[in-house]
Amino acid sequence: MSLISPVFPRLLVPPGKVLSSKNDGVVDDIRTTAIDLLASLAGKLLEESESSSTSSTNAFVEGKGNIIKQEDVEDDDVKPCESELASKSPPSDITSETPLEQTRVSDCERGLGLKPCYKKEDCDDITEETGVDIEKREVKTPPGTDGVLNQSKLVCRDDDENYCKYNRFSDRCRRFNRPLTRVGHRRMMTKYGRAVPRDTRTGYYHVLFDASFVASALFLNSTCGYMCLDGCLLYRKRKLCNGYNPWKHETVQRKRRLSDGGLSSESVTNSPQKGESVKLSIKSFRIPELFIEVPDTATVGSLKRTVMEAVAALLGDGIRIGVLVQGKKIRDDSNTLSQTGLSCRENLSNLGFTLEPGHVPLCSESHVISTPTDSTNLSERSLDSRIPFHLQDADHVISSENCVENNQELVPYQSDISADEPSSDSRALVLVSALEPEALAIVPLNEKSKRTELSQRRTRRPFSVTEVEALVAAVEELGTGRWRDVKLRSFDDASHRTYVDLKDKWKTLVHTASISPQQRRGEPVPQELLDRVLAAHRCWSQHQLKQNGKLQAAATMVGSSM
DNA sequence: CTTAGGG
DNA sequence: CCCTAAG
Repeated sequence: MSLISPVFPRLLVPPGKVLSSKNDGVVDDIRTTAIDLLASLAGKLLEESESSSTSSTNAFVEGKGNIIKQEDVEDDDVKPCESELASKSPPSDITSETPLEQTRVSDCERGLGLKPCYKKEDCDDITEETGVDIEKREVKTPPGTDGVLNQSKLVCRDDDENYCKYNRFSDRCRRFNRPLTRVGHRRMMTKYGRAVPRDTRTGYYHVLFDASFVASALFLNSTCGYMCLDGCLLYRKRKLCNGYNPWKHETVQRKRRLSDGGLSSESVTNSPQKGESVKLSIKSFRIPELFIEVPDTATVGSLKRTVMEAVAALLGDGIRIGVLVQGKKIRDDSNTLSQTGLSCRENLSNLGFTLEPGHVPLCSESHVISTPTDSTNLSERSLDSRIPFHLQDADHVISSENCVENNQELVPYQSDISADEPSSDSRALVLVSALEPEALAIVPLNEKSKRTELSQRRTRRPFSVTEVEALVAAVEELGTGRWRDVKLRSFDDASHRTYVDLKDKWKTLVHTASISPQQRRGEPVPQELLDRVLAAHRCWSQHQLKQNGKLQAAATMVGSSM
């Protein structure tokens, strides 16, 4: 048995010793063996990285201080209803156009059946808005989903590439500085906008840590289980807890995806005892992604250390092995394999394994991960880390890939896992259903990550119904020309949705709503929503016309009077 | 940086 | 989603 990875030293264990083939001992053996190896590895890594892992500064704290200091009053987003409150010290930048705004608001909101709100809410803790809120349309979260809609704000902890660069920051600030208003937040964004680009393609050193740990290769049957563990979460949470300072490294420049290295395996034949021996091979462990931040001035050596720390943090928290049969997790360790239905080849093809966080990070910070999902999307489940227990279920499932024929080399799946389809997007703590074997089928060898070289196009992420709902609600209120505001209002926490994305989505929504249902593709959007889309679209475009007309009229007036 | 619009 | 022009 060997452990090989591009990053880690090769660990070899005499094949004969590794696993006994007692039916009821196989799983345990796999577990202990793997864990032992990984544990020793972790120990080594921790040891090696000890000296370099304590260098975090408190720049983050400093950053926070700045933010607080700068939290002076700043007029911010002007919402329709706000302009209706002209008497109440209207935001400066809207003052001059208040009449227009009023008209616009009234028209459109009437058209949309939205009532302006005249009362000032105590928004201290409820919303980070500017304190005046129009009555918000209740946004319902589909039953059974974990999508969180906070007011009309979509709280999206959907893990994504931006999480580390943006959400983490805002998370902390928000949690610890509750009173921070959106103003402060905006400041933060502004302040750090450059240092921490929101665009996924230019943000962080994004190390796709495809280190393929070849954990073991046993038995003849060649049933391959891919083990995936979300290292990212552990890493992040840990760092968060430890006061890791993401802002220490400010000049993050480029995202790098390091693809996995080699992969190999060795076969081990076991002497059967009574019953039939179970033979399977676990091809690799995969850590989907680790997010790492380093300044572009960092040395290669420090990059290495950073990666090391990340891995150490990941492994240092301990790992457990889960066993899946036909996609269902087998929790009862006492049953024999045959009792579990694993005795013949066919059965084994249904076997899979998972790497799971060994223990829950101490960090109690809530909602590090909560993914708004649609109830129909089985491939995603959100987890509420407030209930740490859930972490155990947050394992990355892997597919029980059946490499059917003996020791056949793993099929290089179109495994650009992070490539195109959402189902193949390996995200932190997003559980990929084992029913979708190819979902996380990892790429062994040859499959050089295409994305490494080709364009770094972002992975496609279809909007969920929940998101569409939030978008529609926001546009109803804000109109179709204020995407930045829409973003801030309803997708502030969904860092992977840029305002351009929202604008584009709206564009397609309008189109979708305009075509016949038969021509629509993808996850169906409730007709009710599409109706609202059209209504809002009409309303706001009409308003735009009016406004233009008025402006023109005003312009001619001015012109003629001169 | 934001918007708007074509690709 | 991407890219770009324009403000």
